[in-house]
Amino acid sequence: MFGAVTIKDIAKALGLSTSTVSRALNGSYEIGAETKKLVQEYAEKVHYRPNPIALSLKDQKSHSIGVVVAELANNFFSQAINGIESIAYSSDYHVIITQTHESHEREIANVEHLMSRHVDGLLVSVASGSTDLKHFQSLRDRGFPIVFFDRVVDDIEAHKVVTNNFKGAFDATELLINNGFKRIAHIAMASNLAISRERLNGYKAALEKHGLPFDAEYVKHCLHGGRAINEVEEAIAELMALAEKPDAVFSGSDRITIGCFGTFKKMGLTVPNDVAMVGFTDSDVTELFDPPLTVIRQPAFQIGQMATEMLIKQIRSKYPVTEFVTETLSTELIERGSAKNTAKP
Amino acid sequence: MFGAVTIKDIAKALGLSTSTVSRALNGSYEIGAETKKLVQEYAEKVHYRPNPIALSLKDQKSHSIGVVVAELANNFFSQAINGIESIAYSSDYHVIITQTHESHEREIANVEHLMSRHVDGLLVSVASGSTDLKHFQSLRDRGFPIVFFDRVVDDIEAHKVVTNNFKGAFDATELLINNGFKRIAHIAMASNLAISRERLNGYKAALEKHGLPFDAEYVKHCLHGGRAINEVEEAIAELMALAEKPDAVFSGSDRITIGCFGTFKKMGLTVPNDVAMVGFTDSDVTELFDPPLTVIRQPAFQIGQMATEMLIKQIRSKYPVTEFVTETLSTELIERGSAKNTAKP
DNA sequence: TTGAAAGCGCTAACAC
DNA sequence: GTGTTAGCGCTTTCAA
Repeated sequence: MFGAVTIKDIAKALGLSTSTVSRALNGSYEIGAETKKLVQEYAEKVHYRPNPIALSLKDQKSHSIGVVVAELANNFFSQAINGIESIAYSSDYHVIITQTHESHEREIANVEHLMSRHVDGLLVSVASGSTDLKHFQSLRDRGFPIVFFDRVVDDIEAHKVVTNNFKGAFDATELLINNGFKRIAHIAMASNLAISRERLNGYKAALEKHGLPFDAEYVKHCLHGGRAINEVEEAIAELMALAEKPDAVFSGSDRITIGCFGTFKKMGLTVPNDVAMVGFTDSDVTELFDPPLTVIRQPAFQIGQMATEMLIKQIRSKYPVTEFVTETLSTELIERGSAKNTAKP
Repeated sequence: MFGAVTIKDIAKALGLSTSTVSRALNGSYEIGAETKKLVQEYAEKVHYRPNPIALSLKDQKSHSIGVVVAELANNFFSQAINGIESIAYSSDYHVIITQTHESHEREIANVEHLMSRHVDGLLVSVASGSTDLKHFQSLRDRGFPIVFFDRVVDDIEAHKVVTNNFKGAFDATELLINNGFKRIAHIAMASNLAISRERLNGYKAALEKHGLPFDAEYVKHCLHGGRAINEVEEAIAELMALAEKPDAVFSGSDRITIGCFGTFKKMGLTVPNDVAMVGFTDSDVTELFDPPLTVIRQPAFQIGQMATEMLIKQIRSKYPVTEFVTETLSTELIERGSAKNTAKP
């Protein structure tokens, strides 16, 4: 192709057979020391690189892993992929990324496409609308390596890597409680996402632990995750119309948080004096808010790394894997300015 | 591998030779209509998919393209890659992404790695520190397909896709001028980036066109692109300490913009009443600011798409390409609230 | 210690 | 119209 040296070229140049060259290059012990040295030095000199395609064909491994996510533009996923790349790269796998855009049909098509490319394994965060999981199940049944991350499914036996959403939400809520806030609202993402439910449960648990009542009126869901600013604005309007206005808000995503900041400002409310805030975050722009946002940070990068490590281990395993683990990665509470209690120090 | 049906399996099952099956599948005209139909239906039935690895080995094409960018976590690049993926996917190429983290050494290593994977072409946005470009030049000399995007290099003959940074900055500045602002500051990214210089030139040109003096004191550079909030804070402090305070700021990046917003708030300045703002943006969070930011939007997605289209065309070209084009994509001016002139309507 | 040859999946030049 | 064969780059029995 573009100046690629093959084993054959080396063999010809050195007057050896291709098999001898191959063995020398792979350090086989049954090769004369001089021959070996000769070959290796020559290979080095001409910059020989084994053709990965030929290797793939030979041993029926493509050395690539397929990734199925909702949206590359989503910060969580782009960071997770960052982590995936970092491990894959150093393990000499390459990564084929596909996006579902939350469509079940595209999910199936993507898996099909990845399989036709003979990927050695799959890293999957299921589309939010996917209930029928036959396409994954049949692969798992045949022992095909899959690791699910972030948005996982209960019904399939496989390795999984998730965020501890429950504890993250618990921590966020408890921090607010410990800082003296009593009427804590929660503005969450769509309720059909498991991660939303887990966070809601964490929120409830913290209230309960501290003897605060749970009030359904304090919980608002944004169907579009705050993508439409009105969603958030309306949620806050409703909250602030309550007889007992909340004195703090725990937000379920960056978009919601940003919406909250905008709306508060519009209403003339300052953070944290009038309303304190803690957010669940995928990114780091919230650090630059004013006041800097106190957040629960998702370890997106690490999730990607860990999922990839588990997958590659499974791919390389000599024996079929039968024990499956679910790794739960902790969120990190980062205290900045937005959850301070300025009234009661 | 995992249930993959080969041409051989089909041949055996149907009592034909592999070549007949191959031809039938490829719709060769010199095959009996019945045989062809028989084969195609059977292939369909058993869900036959050609092995892309075998094809690659055969025709010396990997059907993959290599991408070299600074940082996946950078919004501009993740959106550009989104565009790259969208075209590559539908053209049946897959994409191998590598990151330089702005290191020249890693750039060389990545190119080397991609070449050893036999990618059919390269999509490159050069690392900010790269001055020595031998690794690209020698590939180009051998006619290897490369398309540069965003951060391009003048010295190498190749297709290129860039943003019209000059015009974007010109538009931003002119909008502020047209809205009645007279003392327009520019807070820019590191001055060693070509894109910074182009934007600065656009800014100057707009001032000149409208007969406003250029004042070097109104231009501040942030070496770290606003990554450290102090950078921006200090820049603004200096600007606001001037005898003639600026009445508007044109910001060179999202991070800088966010820093500006925070700093203004801290100083008790409101946007746009005290200072108007226009930003250069890669993302859409700025829409949710308060006030929503008026921006020059970079067509990151389209840049990725166009670069990929050009690359694939070049890869598929029967003849060596000798005419090279530089596509310049326009930015989009999106007026929202931050550049309104509340004093003079 | 080294070489010859087969085979991974597929295509294409060359038979017949 | 269909089969045979060689070959893409590499590894690995099997012989020598």
